[in-house]
Amino acid sequence: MLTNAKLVFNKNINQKHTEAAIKHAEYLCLQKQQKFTSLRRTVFEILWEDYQPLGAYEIKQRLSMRLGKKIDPPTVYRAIEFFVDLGLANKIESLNAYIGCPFPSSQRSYIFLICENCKNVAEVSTGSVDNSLALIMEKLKFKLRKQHIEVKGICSKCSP
Amino acid sequence: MLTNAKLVFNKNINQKHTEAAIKHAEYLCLQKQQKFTSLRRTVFEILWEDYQPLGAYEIKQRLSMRLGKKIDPPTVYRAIEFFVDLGLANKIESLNAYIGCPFPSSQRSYIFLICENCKNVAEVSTGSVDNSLALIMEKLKFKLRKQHIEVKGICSKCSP
DNA sequence: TAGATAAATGTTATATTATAACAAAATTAA
DNA sequence: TTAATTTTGTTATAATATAACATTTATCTA
Repeated sequence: MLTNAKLVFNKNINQKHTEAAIKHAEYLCLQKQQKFTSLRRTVFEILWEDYQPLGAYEIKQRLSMRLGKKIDPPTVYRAIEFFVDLGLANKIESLNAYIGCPFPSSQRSYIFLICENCKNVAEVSTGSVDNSLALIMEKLKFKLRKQHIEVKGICSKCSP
Repeated sequence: MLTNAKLVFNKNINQKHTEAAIKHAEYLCLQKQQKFTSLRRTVFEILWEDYQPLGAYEIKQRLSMRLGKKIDPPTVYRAIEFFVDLGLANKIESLNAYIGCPFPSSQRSYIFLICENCKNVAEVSTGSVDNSLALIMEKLKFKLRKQHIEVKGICSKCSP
């Protein structure tokens, strides 16, 4: 969990972050009277293990490996939904993929930067875009519940 | 086509807009040496006929009705891809749906406002969010190619 | 214009993503 | 410790999307 960071690359995520994320998830579940079951914990660990967007069926496969048994799609989708609802994971719509949320307690929203070359995804938490959006929503009297901002292009490492 | 408008609701789209959009599509195709074939024209008309996001299979069904014959998925997906590539249509990722682009010649990008109550989608073209985003991209040396901004909530008509 | 080339469309099959519906097990409450 | 609730298991299938190849149509070139 990276409460202060504004930018998150998967390269910078390590075991410590994962452990902190799990701790935070446990805490949040306690607080919201939700159960951080063994199955959910395993899915959560998978979401963080290399901190890249994973498709549901990729998660399914990894879960199956870890537990040594066949896992069916609903099992995976239910766990994902659980975390997305709690704000502990996000769906990247344009990839049909899921990723752990590195700023779970932030009020800010996220921008996903998707590199079309190396396929890496970075996540930015920013106030300025949020403010611009909020202003527009206010003008239009649109009650914002959730926003998805995904940008595609070439990351700094892939462009000379 | 609404070159100056900043906000587009489906209610405000009428036959004239559709005709203008078709004219513009014809022109752009000519310019880019692409063919605005009969099939593509029909798909384009469908995308504009009630100016709401349509799933590929909904388009398939309408196309089938219009042409009085069975249409297979690739036919639809190819036409959609053609228009998306030309910037004449957009995919709304969080809905797996497609919609005609009302600002085809604008350099700006679009924000889709999706009402979770009435399911209507409005489209906003705005500079301020773009500028904020551009600033962030510059800082991160990320070469932006395409952005998807989709917000979900309750529109003004649905909230008292 | 005839034949060659390229582009668009048709067709079949299948991959990928996601959910509905109901059963069994585990947890929590009464 | 039974009843109620929640979670997980299971089966089946829905919804979205693409690969691969065949045919047709349009365009180019000799």
